[in-house]
Amino acid sequence: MSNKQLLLIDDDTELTELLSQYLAPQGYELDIAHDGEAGIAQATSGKHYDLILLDVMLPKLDGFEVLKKLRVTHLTPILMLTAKGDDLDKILGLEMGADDYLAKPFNHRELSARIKALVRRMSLLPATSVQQNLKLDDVELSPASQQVFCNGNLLELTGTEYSILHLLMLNHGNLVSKEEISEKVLGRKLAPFDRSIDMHVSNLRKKLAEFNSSEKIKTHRGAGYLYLVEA
Amino acid sequence: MSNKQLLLIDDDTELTELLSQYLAPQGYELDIAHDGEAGIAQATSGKHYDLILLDVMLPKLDGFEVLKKLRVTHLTPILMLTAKGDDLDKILGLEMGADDYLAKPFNHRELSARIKALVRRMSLLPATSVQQNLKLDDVELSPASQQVFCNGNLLELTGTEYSILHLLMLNHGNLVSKEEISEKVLGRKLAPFDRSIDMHVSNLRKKLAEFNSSEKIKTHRGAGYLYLVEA
DNA sequence: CCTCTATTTACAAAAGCTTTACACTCTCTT
DNA sequence: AAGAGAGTGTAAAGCTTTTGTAAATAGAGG
Repeated sequence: MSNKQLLLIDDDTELTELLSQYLAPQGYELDIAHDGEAGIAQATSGKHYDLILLDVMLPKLDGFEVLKKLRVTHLTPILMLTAKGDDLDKILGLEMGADDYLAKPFNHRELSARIKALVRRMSLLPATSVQQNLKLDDVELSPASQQVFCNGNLLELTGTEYSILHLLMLNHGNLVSKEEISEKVLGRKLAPFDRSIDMHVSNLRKKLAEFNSSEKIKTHRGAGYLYLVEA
Repeated sequence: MSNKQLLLIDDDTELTELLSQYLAPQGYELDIAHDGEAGIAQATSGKHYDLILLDVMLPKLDGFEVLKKLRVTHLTPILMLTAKGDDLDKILGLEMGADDYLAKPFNHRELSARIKALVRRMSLLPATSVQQNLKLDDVELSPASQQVFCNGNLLELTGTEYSILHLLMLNHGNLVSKEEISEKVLGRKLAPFDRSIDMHVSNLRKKLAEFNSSEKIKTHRGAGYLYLVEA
């Protein structure tokens, strides 16, 4: 699995630099915002963050304000950092929706351990499959399970066959060149005399034909393949 | 919402008494164990706990030992308490799987805020991931007691087998890659030529097959495993 | 030392991808 | 209109990678 994405919102450039270097080798990628507004902008930019590290003392918008605004729309775990060791601050932050609270100056290893604990806990969430099924006429393809159904029958496709069908169905009504198929599905440039794609398409047609009368994949000689949809 | 169930493992009767009275009006029901062994017994009794408060200094079995044992089988959030304010202790506890760590003497309101934050965060996870039983066709998995029944027969699964089955069942109908299994269940990146997962799946299938005719775990060559549910 | 698990090793088997071979088709050329 | 040449369909063979699983090994816990 890929690295964990963190967002650090803190105006202390020395600290952000330090943490960035400290956390990188542990498998974290750190984005940095130096004030509250920039922090919110980044957090709501659409990029997914596994965890947000939020300083309390911030220019423009303080940490509590940022926390309050973010919590309206985002459930990303938030670990707050503060210069003050004030208990009331901690309590307030946690009550307002922060997941953890660490007072500066902190032991780097403790921060790292707390980040790890939070990310670990969150990773228990089942991988949300936001991908929805792709259905054209009587063929339905499910990216989540990598299964394809034709008139309700499960097709036993290989990985490559599935990928080619997926690509063609995504581009239904449009011509897809062999070059494109080769690069996107097989991950290599199409070489002269390479017949692999032809073979996969042939097998795919054979399997589709078991449960389907009409020919879905049309050949455009010298150009590529086309997935047909009924008018 | 009904009251939250907490388990407090601490030998200081004065403190347990005090906390019990302090937390009750806030909607928490507190069970108490006064030593490590009793704590484990209670935690694994089958009763569901939303959170476990665990002291480090304990008779019979210290807090770290209890943590280690519980984490083999249970994902219940654990907040550790310690008399020592030692950073290393905190780090160790968090690395070993605790979710939070608070040094004694603590501000009661901070404890309450941290409990609240953890419970709040856990309630965002799908209930099935840590508490509710998960039943798919003739296989039923109980997270609280760590048991799996197949057509009413108890399966003798190892911890790892249980975790893999749990992960697959949580994601039933979705492909789960070996990388994900390795990271979530074994806690390490999948190395090339690592056959551990294959072995666990193989054993799991063998045990499931004892009481079950249909194959539940389908291999998607080069992609991962898929837990099947009947249409 | 014994037991229970997890991991590694080793090898067989299976599955999938590519290549080969040849028939066929389309298009362009003469 | 026939022939040449390139592109395509597909069966079959060959090769590689991945998987299943038994057995050996390593390790933790008692």
